[in-house]
Amino acid sequence: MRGVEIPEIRNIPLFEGMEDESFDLMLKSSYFQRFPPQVQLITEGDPPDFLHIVVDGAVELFAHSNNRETTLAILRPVATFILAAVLKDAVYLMSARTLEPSHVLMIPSENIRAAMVRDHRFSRQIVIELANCYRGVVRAQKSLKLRTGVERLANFLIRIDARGAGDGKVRLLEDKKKLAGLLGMTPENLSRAFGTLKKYGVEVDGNDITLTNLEDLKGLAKPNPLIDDRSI
Amino acid sequence: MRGVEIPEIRNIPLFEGMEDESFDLMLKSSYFQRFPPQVQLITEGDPPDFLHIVVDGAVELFAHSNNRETTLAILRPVATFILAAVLKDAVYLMSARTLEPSHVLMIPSENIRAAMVRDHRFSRQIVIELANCYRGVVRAQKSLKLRTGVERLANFLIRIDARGAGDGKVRLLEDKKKLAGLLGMTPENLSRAFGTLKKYGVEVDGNDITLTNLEDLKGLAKPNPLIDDRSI
DNA sequence: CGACGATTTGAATAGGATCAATGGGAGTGG
DNA sequence: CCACTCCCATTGATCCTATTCAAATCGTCG
Repeated sequence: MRGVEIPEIRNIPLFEGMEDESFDLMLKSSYFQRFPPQVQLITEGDPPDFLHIVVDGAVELFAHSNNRETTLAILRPVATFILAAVLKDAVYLMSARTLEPSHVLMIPSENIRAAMVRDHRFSRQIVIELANCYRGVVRAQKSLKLRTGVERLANFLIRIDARGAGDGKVRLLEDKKKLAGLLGMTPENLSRAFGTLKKYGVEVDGNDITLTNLEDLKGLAKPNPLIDDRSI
Repeated sequence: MRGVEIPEIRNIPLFEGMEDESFDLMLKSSYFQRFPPQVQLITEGDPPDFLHIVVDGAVELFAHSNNRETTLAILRPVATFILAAVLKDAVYLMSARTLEPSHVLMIPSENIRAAMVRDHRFSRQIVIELANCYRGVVRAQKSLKLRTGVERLANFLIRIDARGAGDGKVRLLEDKKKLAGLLGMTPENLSRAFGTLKKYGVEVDGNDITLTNLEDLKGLAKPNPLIDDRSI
C-alpha cells in the first residue's frame, strides 16, 4: 500500500514531519482495512506483527484472567494501540476488538522499528506517543484507587462535557455496559450511580445526558487536573 | 559530576553501549546523592527537572486526590522513575519518597533528551525502558480489576518466591502498611488476607513468610504470566 | 519503664457484586 | 402493520468484599 495518496493517513500527527519517501517505505506491506463491529483484532499473549492505528470507529482494549474480563480502554480516532509490545517485540498484554464499524491502519512492527532508526523526528513522535499512553494508564490507575465509582462517573461526565461544547449537553458514545466496564463497575452499579447523581443535576435520557448543575457536580467529583486533564 | 569513574553507575543496563564521552557529557550537572528514609524526592504537579534512577535503597511512588493517598509502586534498584514526564517535559503525575536510606542518581532532563538525539543506542534503551514501565502499569491495572485482594496477595507471594530461591521461604522487604497500599487494600485487610491464606499453607512470622503448599496456593491464585511474569 | 508505632482482631458499615425480575426499544418475520 | 424476540437498561433484594472505627497486643527504641 502507498500512503502519501491518502491524506487521512498522511495527516495523522504521529507522521507529521516525516519525509514522503520514508513514510511510503514504512507503509509498505501495511494494511488500511475496514472491520465490522465486534471483530477481535488482537489477542493477549500473541506476538506483535503490526502496530495498529484506529483511524475511524472505536476499539476496545480488554483483558482476561480467571474467566473474568475487564475493559481497559476504549480508543477513538486517532489512537495507536499495542505500541509498547511492538517496540519491545513482546507479546500483547491486552486484546482488542472493534465496537463500531472501524477503519484501522496496520503497519508491520519491523517497519516501525526501521523507520525509527531512519527518521529522528518520527522516533521522537513515537516516544511522545508512548509516554502519553503510559500517562494515560497512570491516570486510570489513580482514578481507580483514589475514587469511588460514583466519583469516577461524575468526573467522566465533567470531562466529556468540557471536551465538547461545555454547555452541559453530553452524549454517551458507547453503550452503558461498556461504559460501566471502562469505569470499573458493573452495569447495575452504573445505573445506580446515575441515580445517585440525580441530586447533583444529572439528567439521563438514554444516551443523552444533561448536566444542569455543574457546580454541585464538581463539588462531589472534585476533579483533579492530574487525573482528568488529558492535555498535560 | 563525572560518571565513568563510578562503575555502579556506568554498569546500569540503561547506559550499556554508550560512548564514554557521550556518557560523561550526559552526567554533567547530574547528582548522585544519598537520602535518608522518608524524604520526598518529587511532588506531583511539579515540572520535571531530572530523571531519577534508584541505585540503592527503595522509593515509593504515590499520589493524592481528595485527601486520599495511594501507593502506585515501590521501586528497588535499578529502576528509573518519572521517565515519561521527562520525555514529554510535562508535570509529574506521581510523587516519590524514599522508604529506606537510598542512593539516587539524578540526570537533568535536558541532558537525557540531548543524549537521545546524539546516541541511537541510548535512545533505543530509553524506549525499551519506557515500554517496560508502560507494561508494568498495565499489569498492575489488570491485577486490580481482575483479582480480589486475597488473590493479589497470593500472586504477590508466589512471584517473590519465584524471584528468590523458589524454596517457599520469602521475606517481605517492605512493612505491611506499604505492602497493603501496593496491593490495593488497607492494612487491616492485608492482615485478614494473610489469615485467609493460612488454609493454603501460608505461615507468617513477622516479615518472614513460609509457603508450605505451593500447589494449593497456586490453585487459589491462578497465576497468569500476562500479569505476573515481569520478564515478558 | 514508658511511649510510640506497627500489627492484629473485632464489630459495624459501606460500597460494590450477584441474582432475579421487569420494562423498553430495535430489529425480524409474518 | 403487528406480534415476537432479543438485548439492553433499570430496579429490587441479597450477599460479599472491603473499609472504617475501635480496641487490644506486640515490639522497638529512647
